Amino acid sequence: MKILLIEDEKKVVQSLKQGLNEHQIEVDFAYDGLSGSLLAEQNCYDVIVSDVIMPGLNGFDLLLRLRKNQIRTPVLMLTALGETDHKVQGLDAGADDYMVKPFEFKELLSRIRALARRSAEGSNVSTLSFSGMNINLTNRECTRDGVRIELTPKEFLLVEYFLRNPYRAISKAELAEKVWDITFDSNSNVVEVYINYVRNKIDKPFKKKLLHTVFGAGYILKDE
Amino acid sequence: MKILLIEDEKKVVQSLKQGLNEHQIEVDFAYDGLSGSLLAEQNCYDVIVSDVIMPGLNGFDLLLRLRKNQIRTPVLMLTALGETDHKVQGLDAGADDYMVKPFEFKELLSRIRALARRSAEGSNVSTLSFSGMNINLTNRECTRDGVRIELTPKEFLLVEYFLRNPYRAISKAELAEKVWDITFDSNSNVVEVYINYVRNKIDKPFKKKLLHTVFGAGYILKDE
DNA sequence: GAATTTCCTTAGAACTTCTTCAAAATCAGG
DNA sequence: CCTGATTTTGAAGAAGTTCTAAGGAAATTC
Repeated sequence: MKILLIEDEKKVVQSLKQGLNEHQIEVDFAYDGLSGSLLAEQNCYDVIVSDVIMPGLNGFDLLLRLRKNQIRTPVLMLTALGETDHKVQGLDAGADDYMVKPFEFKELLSRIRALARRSAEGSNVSTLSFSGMNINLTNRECTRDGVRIELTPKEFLLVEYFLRNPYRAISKAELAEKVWDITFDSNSNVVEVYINYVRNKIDKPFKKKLLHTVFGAGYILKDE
Repeated sequence: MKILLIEDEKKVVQSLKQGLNEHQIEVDFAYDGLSGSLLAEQNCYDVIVSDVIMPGLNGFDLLLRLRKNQIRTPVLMLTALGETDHKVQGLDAGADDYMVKPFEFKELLSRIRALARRSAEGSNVSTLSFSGMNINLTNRECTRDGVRIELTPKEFLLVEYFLRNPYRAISKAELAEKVWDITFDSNSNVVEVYINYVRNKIDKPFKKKLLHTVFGAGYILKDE
């Protein structure tokens, strides 16, 4: 497998390249959007990983240019903390996945593999699933047992976070940080309220509940 | 590394066990599917190696049962020559790899290692175990001999502390400090009360007691 | 073997955390 | 800048957890 990494911080590039190499993934790289897009047009990569903020051509422009040139290689966007709006923008522009920095290397690896697998299988839609429930990152649709469920943007992000972390108790602080991008202050109950919204849509109408409370520790997505 | 080997031919079990031991791999084993699945539910193995054809529960049923019980230990299926359909069936049922008998010992070894490596980097479930008792720090579940036990947050912390310090007498002062984060004042009997709660849940329903009193010195987690 | 200390057990009071509702604030599109 | 959708806040009530306090049991000491 061979990927293209576009990122202006040279230290980051070096360490990611080394880490990926150790897992049998070849890495080409570029330090700015323009050279990145040229490489992407001349080579055939399994996945492109690109920063959003870069000198010259930024991540979104890069993406638009690639798609305009009929290059449909899956793109994983890297956005810094505090730029969560970029998630939505990026996916709208046609990114297949995104990650918020700082991230765990392990997670990057598994997302790269997921994207490569999907595009190898022929389907170029990015979806996450769990026990009959699906969300489509490309068109932002959500279904459970085939039934269409409408989610608002925040609800979607929350559901997405759970689907990416099934069978793991997730604290409210973590949700506040990862989904809302705020440092959790215990006076706010946004998280609780949204858990309630999401439950009303994805659990209430169905027999099997998926989103469970772990008292004192947060919430967990699991069947059983 | 510790694996579970399920196979009804005792000679095969013995020779594989010996060979694996020589390569620093601990081996638990069972001669039929049912005992195998019980062992798998009560312990935490890196890999499970299972024959397909067995008395009672066969390899596929075993696999289905494990997955239903949220046990995602990678499974390597052994199928005899002339049963190639089993490959497909096995992989469909959720096996992670298979081998056709007869095979080279060297190959088995390398596949076991590959599975262990893959699952180690993919999932970050951390569990602590002691004598048939397990707690999973990721989903905050606790089991003993496969039986699910519900613990409140404080109980969980207490149990966790004992599992991290088995075979050591731990004073009440230490527990107060490490679990409750308070400087122990001898008028309070919280620790005693919680020891009682925990014993009711993890020891009372079982024959073998694990949490013992060391008079004048605290408590100790040990079997025997 | 009585007194003393340490440990066990229980119930419920005090406290925290979770759920839910409704209203206020914010945002986005016409 | 009006409107409807979305997000956030606040507050009340329910559910679940933690701790205190007190009486009884067990071990130890004298």
